[in-house]
Amino acid sequence: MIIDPLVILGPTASGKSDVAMALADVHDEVELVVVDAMQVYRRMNIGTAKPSMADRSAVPHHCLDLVDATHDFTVTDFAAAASQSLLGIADRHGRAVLVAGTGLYLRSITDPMEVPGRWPEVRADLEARIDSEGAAALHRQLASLDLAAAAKMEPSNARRIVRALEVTIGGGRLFSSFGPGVDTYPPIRFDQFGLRWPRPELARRIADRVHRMIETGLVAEVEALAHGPISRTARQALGYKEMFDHLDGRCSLDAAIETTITRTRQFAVRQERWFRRDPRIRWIDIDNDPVAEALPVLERAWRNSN
RNA sequence: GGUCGAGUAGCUCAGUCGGCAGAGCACACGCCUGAAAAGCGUGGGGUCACCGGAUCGACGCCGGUCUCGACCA
Repeated sequence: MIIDPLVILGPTASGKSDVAMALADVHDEVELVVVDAMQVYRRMNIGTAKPSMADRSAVPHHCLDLVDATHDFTVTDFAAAASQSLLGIADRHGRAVLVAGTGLYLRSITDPMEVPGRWPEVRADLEARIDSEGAAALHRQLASLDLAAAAKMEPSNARRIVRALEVTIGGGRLFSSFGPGVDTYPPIRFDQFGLRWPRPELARRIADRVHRMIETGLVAEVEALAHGPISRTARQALGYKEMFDHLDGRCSLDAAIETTITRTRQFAVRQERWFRRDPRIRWIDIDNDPVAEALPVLERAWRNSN
């Protein structure tokens, strides 16, 4: 029999990894599936707050270090890797616990989506037109081809408009015909728990963590990456792009640190906003100790589902 | 003590000739199916340091007070 996976989610620095490790301590069959868009890259460890090798040898971790930082990585790649991991865990009669910070990646597992293909030559043409005609013109074209898709995005959101047109023109099938979209939340067999902090407290934890990353060698890690090529998707990781700016002489180290903290805080809010739309998530309010406060709730859910 | 400069949104600062108080960032809220730690949108915020004066009308002009900075002594 397959036991429903448990999901522990929350913004960055909310302590979800600690909670997951604590749960795994109690239950030997737990295997963790990390749902994180940046921890998939090798050679990016400190800045992504990747679990330590000690934790990884104590408890099986999946979906870490999937590609080198020179490679692009997308939702589709993640969905494929994660579903393989889940199948493997089921075969071993383990129990999957998803530790999730990237909302879209999590949805690709909980609500498997049909992601349309890619048409690079169509896209290149559209991107050229964005520069010459502007996003609004392409939005009008999208509205004439696929009104439902156009209605879902701002006329100024060039990136999403290009993507929708790429699919509709290149694939010959309306972008909006690929599933209901991310704002539909049907019943699922995943038990989702969210860690929720008061904003000021989480902000403090984020600042502390960034400073700790610097103390444990983030600058050297980024310097090593900067020696070679790095993919478009990997280079935009928080803490890295700011350090690249510093290493290129565009800002002081202190400025890079402050920018990283601010942007990480904003990212955490964006994560909250994404997750709180999902009515299927049960929220655990944390105000001091994530493990002590969340573990009892998860233990109750664990017993009920067995 | 003297001279000069500054004081306007949480922060950094614009504000022309006296005529409805502005920007960027921050913050809040929302959207987004192959970049998602990415991308896009919305808007809540003001004792214009303080007191007085002239004026139909002052952030602006006049007088005074306070605070900060630079220089002089």
